[in-house]
This record gives sequence, C-alpha cells and structure tokens, in this order.
Amino acid sequence: MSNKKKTTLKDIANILKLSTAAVSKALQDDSRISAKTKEAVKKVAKELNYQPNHLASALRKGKSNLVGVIVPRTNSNFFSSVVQNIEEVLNKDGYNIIITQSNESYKKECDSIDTLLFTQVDGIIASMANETINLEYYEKIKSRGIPLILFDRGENDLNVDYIGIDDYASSHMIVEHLVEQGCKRIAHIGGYQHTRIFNNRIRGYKDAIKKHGLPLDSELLLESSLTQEDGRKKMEQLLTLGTRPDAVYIAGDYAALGALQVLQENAIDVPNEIALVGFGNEPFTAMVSPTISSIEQHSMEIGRLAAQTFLEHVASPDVKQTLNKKILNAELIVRDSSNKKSLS
Amino acid sequence: MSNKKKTTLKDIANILKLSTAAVSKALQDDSRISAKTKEAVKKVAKELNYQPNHLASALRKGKSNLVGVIVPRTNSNFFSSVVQNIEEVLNKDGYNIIITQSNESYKKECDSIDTLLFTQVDGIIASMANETINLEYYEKIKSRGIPLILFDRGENDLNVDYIGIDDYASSHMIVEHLVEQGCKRIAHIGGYQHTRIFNNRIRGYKDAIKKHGLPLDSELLLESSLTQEDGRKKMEQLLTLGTRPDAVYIAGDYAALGALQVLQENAIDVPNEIALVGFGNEPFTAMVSPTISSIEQHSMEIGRLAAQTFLEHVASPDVKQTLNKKILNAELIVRDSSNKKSLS
DNA sequence: TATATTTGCTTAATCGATTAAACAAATATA
DNA sequence: TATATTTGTTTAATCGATTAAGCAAATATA
Repeated sequence: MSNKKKTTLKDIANILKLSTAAVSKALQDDSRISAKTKEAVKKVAKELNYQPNHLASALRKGKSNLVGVIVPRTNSNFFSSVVQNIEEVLNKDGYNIIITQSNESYKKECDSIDTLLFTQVDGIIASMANETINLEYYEKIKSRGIPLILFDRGENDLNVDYIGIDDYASSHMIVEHLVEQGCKRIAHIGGYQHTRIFNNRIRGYKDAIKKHGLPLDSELLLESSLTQEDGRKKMEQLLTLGTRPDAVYIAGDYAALGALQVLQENAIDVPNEIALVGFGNEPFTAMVSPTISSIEQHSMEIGRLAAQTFLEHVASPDVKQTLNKKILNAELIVRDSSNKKSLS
Repeated sequence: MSNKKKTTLKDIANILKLSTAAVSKALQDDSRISAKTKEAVKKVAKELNYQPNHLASALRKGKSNLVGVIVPRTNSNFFSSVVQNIEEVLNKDGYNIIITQSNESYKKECDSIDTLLFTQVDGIIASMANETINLEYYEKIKSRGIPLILFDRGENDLNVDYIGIDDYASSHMIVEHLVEQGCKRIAHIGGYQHTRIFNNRIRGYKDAIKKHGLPLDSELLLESSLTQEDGRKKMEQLLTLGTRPDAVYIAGDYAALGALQVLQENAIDVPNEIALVGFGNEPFTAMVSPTISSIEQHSMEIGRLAAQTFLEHVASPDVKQTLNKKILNAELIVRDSSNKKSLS
C-alpha cells in the first residue's frame, strides 16, 4: 500500500554496490567522488525519492538547522509580521523555524523554552511575555551555548542581542504631536512598569510632559494590561476625574480601541474633546472610525535584523554574546483620532 | 565559561559506574531496575541538569513527538485560535507542535510540507492555502505513512480526516436571516470557486436564494480573493449595478470590512439601505461601527477535534486513513450591519 | 624505473538514546 | 540438593548520516 519504508543511504548504496560513505559524499558533491558516480547516485536517489533523515544528520553534525521563535501571541499583526520576516531570511540560509506562543504566560513561556531546547534548536529568537520577570529560563538558553536574540520585549540583564524601537523617543514624538494639536492635559495609559519597553514609554511620557511644562498629574498616568477590556476600564476611570484630560496616549492599540469605544459611548468628540494616540499600528487602527493615530514599529525590519543577528552568531560562534542593541526609529502615523486640523 | 557540553547518559553512567542502558532504563522507571539505582540515577541526572537528546531518541524510536501545523496565516483570530487549541490538546499527550504559515501561497505551502517531513514530524494538521489546487504535496504526506488531518480548507479527494463547519448550511442561515429582515435582492461576494469551502458557501447561497423565490442574478454573485482591498473593489462593482442589491453576504470578514468602508464612503445606510453579513467572526467585526454580523466557526472546537483525531490515529496506526468528516454547526452572530429592527 | 601524488573509494567510528539478548547472582520451587 | 524463576545489570546492535583514516589504483614527478 503506502511505501512506508523511507529510502536511506544504505538502499542507494546497495543498489549501486557502493558504500554509504560514498553515497553520502556523492550527494554532497565531494571533490573526491568521480563525476560518473555522483551522477549515478543522484539518479537513483531521485528514482527512489530519497529524503535525508534530518534526525540522523542533525545528531551526527550536532546541528539541527532549526531556530526557535517565541512570541507572546501570533494573532497580532506586529508579531505575525516579525515572524514572517525572520522566516524569510533564515530560510535562505537553510534554516527552518519553529514558532511557539507564550500567550503572555510565564509558565507557557518556560514550557516553550523547554520544548525548543529539547528539539535541539540551533538558536532562539524571542519576545518576552508580559508576565515574565524571572529570567532563569532564559539563562538556561544562554548556558546551553546557543545564540539568544530578543526583540521588542527584552531585558538588558540578560546581556544578549536586542532589536527594537526607541520607546523613549516614541513617547516624546507622541507628546510633541499632541502638544502641537493644542492639548494641555495629556494622560497616559501605560503597560506594566516592570516591562522594560513599557517603562521606557512611561519615562518618555513623563520627561516629555515636563519638557513642555505640562502638568504631570499622577492620576493621569495609569498602569494597564493593555487588553481591549482594560483599555475600556482605564478610560472610564479617566472620565471620572474632576478635570478630564484633553488627550490620552495609550501604549497599545487594542487598549486604545477599547478606550475609543468608551469615548464614543459617552458621546465625547474625538479628537476635539479628547485626542487619542495608540501604539503598534495594528491594521484595525486604520479601519475603525475615527481612525486611530499610532506608532509604526517596523516589524519587517525587526524580523529581518533578528534573523541576521542570529546568522552572524552562527558565522562566528567564538564571539561571546553581549548586550548589543539595535534600535530602530519608530514612526508616528497621524490619523483622525488626534488630528484636529483635518477635521475643523 | 558556559558549560557547553551537554550531559549525556554516558556521563551519568560513568559517575555511577553503570552502563548507559541501566541509566536509560532507570530514567524510564523500568521494572527491572532496582529502587536504589533509580534513585541514584535520578539524583545525578538532576545535579548534572541532564536533558535527553531528542534527536537521538527520536532517531532510535522512529518517532519525533512533533506534529506539524500548516495554516494560511497566523494573524487571523480563527487560525490563531485553532492552533492554540491544537497545541493545548497535543501537549497533554507529550507532543509538541511546529507551526508554519503558507501565506496563502502554494509554493510556500509546498516548502512547509518539505520542512515538516524533513523534521520527521509524526503527523501534519493543515488548512490549505487559497491557491492550492495541485494535491501532489499532500499526497507526499500520505505516502510517508503519517496521519494527515485537514481543517477548514480541505479537499475530499485526499481521502483523509477533515474537521470544519457546514458551509452550505451556513449560507442558508445567512440568506434566511436576510430574508427575515425584508431583503429581496441579496448579493454574494464569494471566495474562489475552486476552494471547496467557498464553493459550498456559493452553492448554499444559490440554493437558499432559489428556495425563497428570490432573483438569482449572475451580476449579484462575484468571485473574490476576500482580502479587504478586494472587498472594496467588489462592493464598488456592486454599486455600479442598475438595480443595487439591498443586502450583501460576503464570505470573509476582511472583505466585509472593505465593503463596509465603501458603503460608508458612499453614505449608504447600513443596514437599512444595504444590509451586510460577513463570515468568520473576527474580533474586529464587533469593534467597527456599525458592528458586522458574521458566522462563528467554533475555532476552539475545531482545534481540539483536529488534535484528538491525530491522537486517535497514533493510537491505532493500522487503521487506514479515509475520508472522515467531522462537521460542526456554525452560528450566526447578528449584529448591527444586518439588524434593521434594532435600529428603526 | 622508482618514488610521490592524486584520485576514488571503503572501513570503521561517531552522534546519544534505546532495546533485544545475554548473563550472573539471588531467590523460589520441586 | 537440584532445577527453575526472578532480579538487576551488562553487552552489543540499532536508528541513518557523516567523516576521519586508510588503502589500492592511477597518474605525475624525479
């Protein structure tokens, strides 16, 4: 029925009365094998539909040509796009990727790391879950001696390569933009303080507010999980304030969407009464009404750089990994939710 | 520096003056190994942070405990959710999954299949790319003798397990609903005719239209790639008709969104002038204004069933795979875009 | 012609875990 | 006491590909 027996080097060798070594070398175009032999081997290999057993060669060579990728989730455009570009670059160099999602859970992330190490990946490219504070499992990757590259959500303490945007500067851009729009009381719904990137956004927000001589009111700065639901909650909270803000900068697009919905339910004019800026440039920000201003993080470039960084490490394995940051400039996409001029 | 040498069975054996065989068996709790030995082995294994080499055991056992998953893309809520549930079920049984995306490209899909077979996966769970017509690569999976399970986008001709919703019945539900809303001229922007599920939706649409004695006008039935952009195009096309439809059923949510935007740009009242129904119940259908009615495909259940089906095959490997369909009932989520009563 | 080099292949070890088969020692049964 | 069985372990083969080392034949160099 189904030709279940996979053909091996041995099968080819038997047919041609050769050793498996000769066959192996022939398939690798070794210079010490004659042209006729190579030709014959390749012919038989094709006829028998020979597929090399990856497990065997990986075991022998101590190299699996697989790279693990860990993302918090795949159903966001940012991560999906990063992954796609990592794959594109690595495929060209003969690597394949294994994607795992942590679902923002620390436990799931640890499991993912174990799975990937278990599968003997040659390296790991990861963006950390929101929950993750304990770096023990990431140290495990390092101690395994394979390259670890972080993007977007990273940690300086790990002393590995990192690719991301300048979150601090992004906050400045946003505040600057809102000030230009005439906003005088700018709130920030930020991510978790303990996550480096969100902390940087918060710092950027604070410094930019100070720089422009605006009120840095503690009730204007909220910490959020940045889900759509929590965006709603935090916006409702802001609306209960004695003096409402006239602009809200939200560190994630999903939360921004939730916030926008609350504003609309309360018949608040966006952007004129309250302007809104999100972060991440998820496709839906351009779909909803009003469209939401947001920060483009250059996911494609991040993916490509992460992959290239891995390849560099493979090329020179003796170079010890250290903290090596590649910071990209983010871009503010101004849309209706914060563009008063275009509406008035 | 980094303890690069991974500890192997041999290391443990040397320390305890045992054979690797005894160590291997001790770790597997073999009944022929004494309690003391087991204890000693496990203690040393823990101290040395022993991690079994998956490649070696997979090679020897002829089983990798890896399952390949192929999806058209990961940045859709449907596929992301299916994948997540597949993973959940399989992890419990000691399997790990490798996700690959075809990006709706036939070539990429073939590459994915090669990668997965190369990685010696124990089975493949897939949803086919839109482009895919040639089934040669899928036959390759079958001839390899490993289980192949299809979901959502499948093909009867492959004679394997399939999990999905009843697309034909879903179309009936939608048409029925629109008729109830008083619509008399219902258009359908469908997917590619050659893709089975879209074909079924088209057949369902046609039959339901006939059943209700409505006009089955060829200009009301359009074939689309179902991207947001193409949704726009096709809706613009419908608006140029002499007699415009009073309802449009679109076989994908992204295309439905594009269509909605066109309607809004043309100041057409949705749902009263033209009602709209999408397909897939992507989260954004509940986010946009008006919210879009859509079909919920029970992604979680599909994922779970797909994984369970794989496990069943593993449990009884001698059972030959045949066409075995598990069809779930879909659910119509009525929202503002097609609910005239709630608005008037 | 004698020696050196190249060519083309084979032998055998290796990667690390698993497992069938063998075997000695301890214990049980007749 | 002699034989059978159980217990606990070792030996050795195996999975399939790779590769260092070896070797004979062909060709080149002195």
